[in-house]
Amino acid sequence: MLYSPTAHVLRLTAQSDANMDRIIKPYILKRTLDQNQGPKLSLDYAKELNAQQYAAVTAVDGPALVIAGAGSGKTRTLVHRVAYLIESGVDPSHILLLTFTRKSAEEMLERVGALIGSRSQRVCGGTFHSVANMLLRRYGRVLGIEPGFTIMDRGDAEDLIALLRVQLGLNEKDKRFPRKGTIAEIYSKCENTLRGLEEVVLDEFSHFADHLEALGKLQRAYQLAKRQRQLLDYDDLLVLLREVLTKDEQTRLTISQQFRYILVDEYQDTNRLQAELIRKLATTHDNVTVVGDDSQSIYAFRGATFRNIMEFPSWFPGATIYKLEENYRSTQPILSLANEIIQEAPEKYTKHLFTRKLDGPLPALVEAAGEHAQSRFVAQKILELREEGVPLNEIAILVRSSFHSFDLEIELSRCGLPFVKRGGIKFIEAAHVKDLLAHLRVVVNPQDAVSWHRVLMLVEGVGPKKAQDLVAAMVRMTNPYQVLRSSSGRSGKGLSALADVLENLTVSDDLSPTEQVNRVYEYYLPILKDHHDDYPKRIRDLDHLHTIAESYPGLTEFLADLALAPPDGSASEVEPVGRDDEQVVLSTIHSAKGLEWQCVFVLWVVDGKFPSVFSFNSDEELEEERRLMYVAVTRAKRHLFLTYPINVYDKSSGMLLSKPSRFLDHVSPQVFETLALIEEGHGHDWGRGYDRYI
DNA sequence: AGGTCTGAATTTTTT
DNA sequence: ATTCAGACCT
Repeated sequence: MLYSPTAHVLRLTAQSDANMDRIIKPYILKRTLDQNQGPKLSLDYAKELNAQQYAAVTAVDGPALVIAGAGSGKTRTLVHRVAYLIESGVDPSHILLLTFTRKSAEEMLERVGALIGSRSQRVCGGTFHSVANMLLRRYGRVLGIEPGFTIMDRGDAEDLIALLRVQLGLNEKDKRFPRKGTIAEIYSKCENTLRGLEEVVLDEFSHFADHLEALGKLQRAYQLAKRQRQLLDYDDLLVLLREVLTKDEQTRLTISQQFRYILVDEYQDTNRLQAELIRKLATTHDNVTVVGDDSQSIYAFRGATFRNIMEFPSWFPGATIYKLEENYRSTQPILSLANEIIQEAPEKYTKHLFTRKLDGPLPALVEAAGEHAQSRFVAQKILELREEGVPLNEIAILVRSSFHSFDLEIELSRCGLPFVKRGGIKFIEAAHVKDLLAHLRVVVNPQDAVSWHRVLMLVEGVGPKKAQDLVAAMVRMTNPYQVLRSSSGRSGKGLSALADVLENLTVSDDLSPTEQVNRVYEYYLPILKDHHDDYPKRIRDLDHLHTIAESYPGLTEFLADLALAPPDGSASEVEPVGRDDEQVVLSTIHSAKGLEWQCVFVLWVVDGKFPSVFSFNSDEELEEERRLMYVAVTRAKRHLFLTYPINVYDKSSGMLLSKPSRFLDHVSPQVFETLALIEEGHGHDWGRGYDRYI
């Protein structure tokens, strides 16, 4: 049927990397047209999938591009393809599944497991960063990278940059120098978009063009400091893996032979660097299946480009393109709006989503007199929906930026509506969590200057200068603890106490991570109480950390995992998930990617907020905002409310915002209905908030 | 000289 | 809420 009679290679096994010298002869079995004579399939793929999905799942070897519209069963297709490959005789350990988050990799593999059983466990799945981490620990030696290297998260990278900036004396200039966060952003952009510093600065940070020279100097210092200390930031994981694949022919072949089938999810959100990695990983076979939706590319700020998905066919000549256009999520009225919004985009793979769910309420565009009126509308409507039987966890409120929901959060609490917030401050980024982890890190990697600095600054009487001197001395010595003890002055006592704790952890390496967390915790607790008035809440976070540590055999694994896959949930809401775990979801649109709800509210659909004024200058950024709107709208299954407050003064631009998002300008009027909010009676007291609207 | 404290200025989205 | 510079204290 959909088979082409291309030869299909059955793998005669190659278990591990130890086999690289052994000669493995492929024996080619011709693929037959009759499925009955092929490998025994336990699943009836044709029945479980629609025709488009089936074609993509059973695609033969070679590059394939699957354009999967929103809600078209993208994950389902990917999961079935993995299952299909395994059932066709591909060794699971030869399959590499790259996803956007580690969580989605886990979920997918779990679903594969549900289809075909435990064989799925040997599939290698994860994010680009986690796979790079794994490969570098094994093959990094060819570049002088020890397997015990430390991964720096964004915060660590910023701290190191700040440190070097002071050392180079760059902060005493009269002109304003970019802050550490901005500098890290610039450097990251360079790596991820494969552009030089000058190009990036002139292009996107032209107001800092004066500092180009200084930024270059600092960048070189940063690179050097990382290499010397065995520190890798997120970008290094990818950059260095590429270097391994480029410089070491043998390793490239070994790895490419290891992963003979590569599947990539969310391809529209990959950057140039990642595209190159895939190109190199697949050098020996071109068995690459990428899945994505160019209309949902929303990570350009992080260096991603939807050009990757547009240009895939030229990177992998002969690629077959499959399109999934049947939407299983939303009703037709919602899809009609979504289709009209994206229709205006100048560049895209043309596709037209359709659904069999023809009936449903029209999406509503709601004008509110101000931010608070908007909040009251949402809260009131949610109460109504709950009355109608919509469970709270089927309701989501999406915003462009996380602070857009501040006012609403207050209103929801006031109405007694429970909610969870996704995509705020991460657990792992909380200062106290980082403090505790820093202690563990110096134990694993005594070269880790950034963590040392953090640890030392917590000791009473130690400031930037002393910390720096100590770190410099410790890196030279074989026994860092000796340095701490021999330090004189006011901080002497604190430093030797620190040395005692850390040395204990180092010497007795048979301790479990849990026990090690415990010891540091005891030492750190007084410091925590001293620094933060709200320490009881923070203690709960540390307990959480303690629990996480239980599932790890060693510190190295624990720390690496934590840097790459931060547990979600913000620091403070540790709450034992209310009586019934029904909670409204409050989320940024970015962290709502791939999710769906019965009912979705999109807040601040006002021109100037969404699209934000920052994007007005460039067409590219505006188009990104449009796609973001498309993503937001297509999260809804049945109910959709777009709300916009009017007469809002925007400080940053000095504009009065009063018009709905420009993305709705060309949408036909019959596609949505318009609601105007009217106060019950003549109530001026908005604070009360139980007035009626129509 | 170096550490600590205060006050002023700045905020999109995040693996 | 966080970062950074400058004043003030040891």
